Amino acid sequence: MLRQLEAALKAAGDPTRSRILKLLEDDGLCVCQVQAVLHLAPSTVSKHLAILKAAGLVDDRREGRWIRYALAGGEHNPYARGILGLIRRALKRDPKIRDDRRRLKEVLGMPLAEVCALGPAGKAATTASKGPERASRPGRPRG
Amino acid sequence: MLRQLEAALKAAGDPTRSRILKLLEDDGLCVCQVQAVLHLAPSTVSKHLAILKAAGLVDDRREGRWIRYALAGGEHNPYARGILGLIRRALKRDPKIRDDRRRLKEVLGMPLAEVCALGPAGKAATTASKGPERASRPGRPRG
DNA sequence: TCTACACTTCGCCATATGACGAACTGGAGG
DNA sequence: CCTCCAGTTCGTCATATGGCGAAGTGTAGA
Repeated sequence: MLRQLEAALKAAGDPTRSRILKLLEDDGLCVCQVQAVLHLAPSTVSKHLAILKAAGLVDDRREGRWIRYALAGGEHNPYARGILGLIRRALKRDPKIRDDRRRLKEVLGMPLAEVCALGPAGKAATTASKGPERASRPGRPRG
Repeated sequence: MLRQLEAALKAAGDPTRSRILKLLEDDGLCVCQVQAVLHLAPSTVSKHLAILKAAGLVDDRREGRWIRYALAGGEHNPYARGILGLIRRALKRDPKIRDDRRRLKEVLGMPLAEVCALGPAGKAATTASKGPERASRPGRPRG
């Protein structure tokens, strides 16, 4: 019990991970989308998501060749709902979170394949650069 | 904002500190009382309380020669109330927390001066050993 | 079966954290 | 002024954490 609470609070207590949780509020995202918003190495994002998953704050689900991460319903950790609720209510006006949200909008406007090709620093551009081509899959992985 | 949330979650996310927060639920305590319950060095307890204070989860107040720590009202950190509420609801059945509560009861039954003389390992005894003598101050620091 | 690629795991590094004992601080009381 | 002592601060240590790139895994598709 103490262990579960500790895991959940520690998971949410890292600034990168609370940013991720905020990104996931509206919709599930795959690793490369998170990566494109946060400008971090894929291994780093993957690790953070694994920590969030281990803490029961996030669920993952394979979807084609992507894996979609989404906020958990609280089945695996009794404290998840409380903490996620707290995070949801928090940081609404935080400048960094607002920036993330803006970048997320741009990312959601691009085809997934293109997002994944961006690399950790978002090299291609802030807005979509390759323009016309649409991925064979829908823009984002949805059930 | 992100910083405050991070501070509060990290402060509460350490198992020793969440134990301390649980100890403070009913009443304010001084360092040596916490020390007596947790069996930790005074410097360690002091540091943890300083972290909790910096995170806005705890207030301190000089009271005679002791300093009384108590849960904060949330004036210094907008996320304090939420997190403290979460902690309060949590861990009610946790065995370690129950143990702490039991030890706390014993400690509250002893005169403060005796508690402070116990040392980090609670050398004197589990129950009060010196018996009769009562401290000049009340058993615990109260307003 | 082979390639492509989204993601994970591993090894490494720099920094942060939690524990302790020793030394310091400052209020209470002689 | 001096002593006592609860509490803090400092220095040190072992371990945990967060970041990266390189290598490994497993699925989709040619």
